[in-house]
Amino acid sequence: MFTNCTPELARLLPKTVLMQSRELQASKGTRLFTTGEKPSHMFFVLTGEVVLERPGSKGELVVLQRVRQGFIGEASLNSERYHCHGLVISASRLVQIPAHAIRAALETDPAFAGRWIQMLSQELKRLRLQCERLALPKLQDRLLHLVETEGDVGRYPLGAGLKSLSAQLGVTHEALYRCVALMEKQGLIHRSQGDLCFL
Amino acid sequence: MFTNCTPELARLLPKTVLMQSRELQASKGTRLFTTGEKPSHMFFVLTGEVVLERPGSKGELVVLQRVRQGFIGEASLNSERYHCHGLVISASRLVQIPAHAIRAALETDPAFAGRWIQMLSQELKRLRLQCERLALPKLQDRLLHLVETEGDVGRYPLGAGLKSLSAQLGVTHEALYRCVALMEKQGLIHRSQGDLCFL
DNA sequence: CGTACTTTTGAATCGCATCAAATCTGGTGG
DNA sequence: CCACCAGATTTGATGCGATTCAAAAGTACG
Repeated sequence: MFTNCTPELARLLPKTVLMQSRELQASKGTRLFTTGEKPSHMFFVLTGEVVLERPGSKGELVVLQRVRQGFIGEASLNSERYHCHGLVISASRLVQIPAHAIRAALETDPAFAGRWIQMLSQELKRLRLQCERLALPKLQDRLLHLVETEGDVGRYPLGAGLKSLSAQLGVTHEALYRCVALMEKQGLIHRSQGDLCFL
Repeated sequence: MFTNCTPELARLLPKTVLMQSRELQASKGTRLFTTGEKPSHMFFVLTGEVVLERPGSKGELVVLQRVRQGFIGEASLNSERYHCHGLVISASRLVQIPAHAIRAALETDPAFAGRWIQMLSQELKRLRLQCERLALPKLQDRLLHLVETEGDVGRYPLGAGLKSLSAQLGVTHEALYRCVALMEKQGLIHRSQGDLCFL
């Protein structure tokens, strides 16, 4: 059992599950899980940054999901094997939850199952928006779309830097640096304390 | 109640829900639902093709999801309002299921809730792959990725034509036509009876 | 038969990928 | 505390691939 939990997680998980969970610290570079492994634990990110990545056809890594707060790889709860890696890219506080505890609770606690469905549905909508974003032809439009849909009143936290963001936006980091620099010169945005601020 | 059902749907839904559902035919151009509406029914596509689309910033429509078989807009089951349109783009057979029937069954039937979670999880993984695909810089790689991940032994059904596919791949239809034409000339693929066949 | 839409090809332009290199940064060990 | 190193950031030059605008041909449907 662990003590310091976010309200979100406490509202989502039943007590029986929380009691079997534990908090852990992970430093940058830690592999939470690897392709091919059987999912034994689910991970909830409290602070920091974790990515889900998959080796592309030429060995390069593609970022599938980027989480600063929330579950990572939750779709693999009932999977036989992970189809991607879970990598910590900036020092993070995590909650580690036994997968079997969640599966057991889902079968016996209908209210929890409902909340889990709710969470998956939200993630689905977020991903549909991400697809919409990636379909935009110009990078500047993708950035604006990102802030409209995921930002907080015109602010978007950069987390582990622009480089990890560039993968999520489907462009090279050079292109993103240039795009941000141009938009700053045009007075459309500015950066302050690790946030992108739009005006 | 309706009669002709796919095994998939019969396995997923409890009898009580199936009894409240009905089959319907929808012709091309039919709006199943519209942005802002409260979701009263869920739709399962038996045959044909339905897309989920959202009006972009300049009024153009972006395709969020394309379904030839399966649920459309299932993430909105518990939403207050749709955040996108459901449009039939080629004559389809659908099953219309009252949303309240599904919600009620999810609360009382844990096994059904488990199957619903399984379905959402699968959709999540599919969408993550779609994001990965859209992040590929070249259209040809996106096409190959599409067949690797969604195709059936090197065959991918085009359904309502290349145009609706181009939106899903995040390119203009001209680009897709040219890419396909080039790959046919190179002997990489060929088209037969509405399928893309890779060699 | 006409109308609307898809498919197809062409030409010009533009944005991003790519390769290269320099600078900055945080963190490590001496 | 400082030298050093790995990785992130930034800028430059060049080429390719997709967008854009345009127009023609094919196709489905009333």
